[in-house]
Amino acid sequence: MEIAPPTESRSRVAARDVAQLAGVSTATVSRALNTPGQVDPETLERVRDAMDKLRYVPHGAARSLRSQRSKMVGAIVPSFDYALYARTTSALQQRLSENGYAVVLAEHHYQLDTELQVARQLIEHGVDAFVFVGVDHDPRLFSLLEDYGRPYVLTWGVDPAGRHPSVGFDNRAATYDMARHLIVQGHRRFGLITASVEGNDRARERGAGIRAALAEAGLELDPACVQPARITLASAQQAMQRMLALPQRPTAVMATNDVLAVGAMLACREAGVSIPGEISITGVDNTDLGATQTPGLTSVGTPIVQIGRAAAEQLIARLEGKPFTACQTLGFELVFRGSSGPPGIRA
Amino acid sequence: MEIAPPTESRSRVAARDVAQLAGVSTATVSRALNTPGQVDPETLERVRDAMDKLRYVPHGAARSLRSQRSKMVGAIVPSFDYALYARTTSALQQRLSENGYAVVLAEHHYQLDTELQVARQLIEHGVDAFVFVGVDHDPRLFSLLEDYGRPYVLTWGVDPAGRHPSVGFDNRAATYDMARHLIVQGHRRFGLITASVEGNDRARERGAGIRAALAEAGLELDPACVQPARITLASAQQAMQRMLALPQRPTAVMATNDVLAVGAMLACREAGVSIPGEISITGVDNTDLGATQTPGLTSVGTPIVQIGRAAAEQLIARLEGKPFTACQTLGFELVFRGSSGPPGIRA
DNA sequence: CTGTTAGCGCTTTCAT
DNA sequence: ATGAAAGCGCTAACAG
Repeated sequence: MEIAPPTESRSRVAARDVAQLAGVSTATVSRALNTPGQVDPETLERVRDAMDKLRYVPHGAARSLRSQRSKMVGAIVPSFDYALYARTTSALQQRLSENGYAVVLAEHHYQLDTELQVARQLIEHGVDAFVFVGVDHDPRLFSLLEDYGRPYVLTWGVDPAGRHPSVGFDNRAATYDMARHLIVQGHRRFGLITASVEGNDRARERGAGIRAALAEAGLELDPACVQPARITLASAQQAMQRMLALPQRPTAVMATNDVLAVGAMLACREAGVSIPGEISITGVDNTDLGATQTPGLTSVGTPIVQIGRAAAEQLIARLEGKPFTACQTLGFELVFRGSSGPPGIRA
Repeated sequence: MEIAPPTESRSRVAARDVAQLAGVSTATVSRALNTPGQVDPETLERVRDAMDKLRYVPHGAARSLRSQRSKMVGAIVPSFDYALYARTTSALQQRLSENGYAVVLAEHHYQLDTELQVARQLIEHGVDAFVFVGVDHDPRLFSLLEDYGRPYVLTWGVDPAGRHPSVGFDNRAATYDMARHLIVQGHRRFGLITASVEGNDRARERGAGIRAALAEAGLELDPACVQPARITLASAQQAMQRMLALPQRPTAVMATNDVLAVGAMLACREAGVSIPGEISITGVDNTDLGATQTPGLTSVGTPIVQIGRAAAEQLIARLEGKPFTACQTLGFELVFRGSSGPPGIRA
């Protein structure tokens, strides 16, 4: 008769089994895992051997229940279809994973009420903390987080009042700077292709930046030259088609992100409108999608990866009770390519 | 003196509190949540009122511990930088979320041993089931899943032996068909830009499809015309530069995915090589990145979203003990655009 | 239809 | 440095 191998037992191997094999109590097994410094080196080795032999994997739910922390962080993003948030989440995930945290992912598809509901689901699933995109949220979201004592970081923007921890950049300044540049180049008539601003502070701020720069130069954005679009190439393409049908076309069209800008480029290409000869086009985010167009898309490079990393670091620090900077403002940079230039060089 | 509002209690509201307020036992609270049909309608309403009033959110860890299911599914993908997996995961997440499941996300960056380690982490975090990308995995991964009784689905490929549940399409056939098409168009000298095939069955199968079609036509792939690249534009661009430096350039360059193909286009653009005049280029996945290039990239449209949906549906069915189809083979389609054409039309 | 009771696997005092 | 024992919040058996 052999000693029963772990494979024959029908139930999961638990700390009890490890303890038995190592000839210690479950308390010691727990300590070996969580505070190995408090365990005699020899004992520790015995326990570790037993763990390996039994291929012990601790039971997270039991640990969470007892210790009140799950080592899971919820990331709620608008959508993964736009590559941006996927890349930020990737950076976030990497940093968190290195520290033993898992990322629970959810999307809200630009519906703030869905976001609230989804956050509730994730609390139920036990996440310790949250990462959200943007500063616009349902007030009930913040009460929920408060009630359940869940730390969170807002990303991709900076909370103007500084009431919420945030990691992002100044979306308004980004487009302001770009618009300034175009104005200096001589553009006077502007168009804007924008994502719906409802619950989307990034789009709102980016639009505001453009308007601010124009106002400063004594210019205005003709309402007919402001075309809303969903964040898809097709929708932006249609928006641009409407703009091209205008009696007086703008000479510069700014989009609130690269997908919209590329959609606009498609419409121009199709209509035989030369870029930048007849119309300059700019985006935001400096994605590969824009950079590889012909001509390359002028855009604002945003700190896509840094946001994810910084958010992860802040949450880790907070969850471990270490000091942290609640509001971080990162930089951006204008990236000029062939899609923009001085107006009126009708090629 | 008022009755203490929920806000003043320092600890989380639990089923006990709801039970007390509704004048029932915690068992009834649990039933109201999980099997409302077994509860008297009047009682049910009282319980639900109490839940709303106290804004009760059940404690997932406690539930998992007791019921042995966490309603979490782990999704382990190679990387989120390539938009593909983000979109599949998005579809997966949506379907799972509708059914009360949360998605725990992880990346392995094309390292099979990292994948194993990460899977262990997720088991520890308590996920009920897994979604993996591809059919190549560390054998120990499968033992681990077996040991812990975790169902899983492989995606983006079909397990040739049918030993593992999978949802995908025939990667080899996809490039085989495309290569056939190019051969029929008159191409004889081919180039291949491929991702590392180590642990990447998609790349391997896609390469095999091309070789098979060539062999069938009595052609061969010159080793000098096979250029490996990491899945980034820059790396593919370099690979194409090497190919362009060859004494005898291929007339058709196939890439194992769209990112690599677009990188190749960049190199051609830079070198003043006309597409498709001097060289035809094709990709796989039919992404926006490829579709929006000038000329548009000829590619193979893969069932990106359907894979995610089908994987979610299979896992839900399995976890709920319903019947399911273990191996699903989805379709693909060739999408022809301006980047490919008959050889030798030196523009 | 509802309450009582036991216990999921772990961590954490409190002893020693 | 280690063990004994309690209990995190919930669900599942069993009674009634």
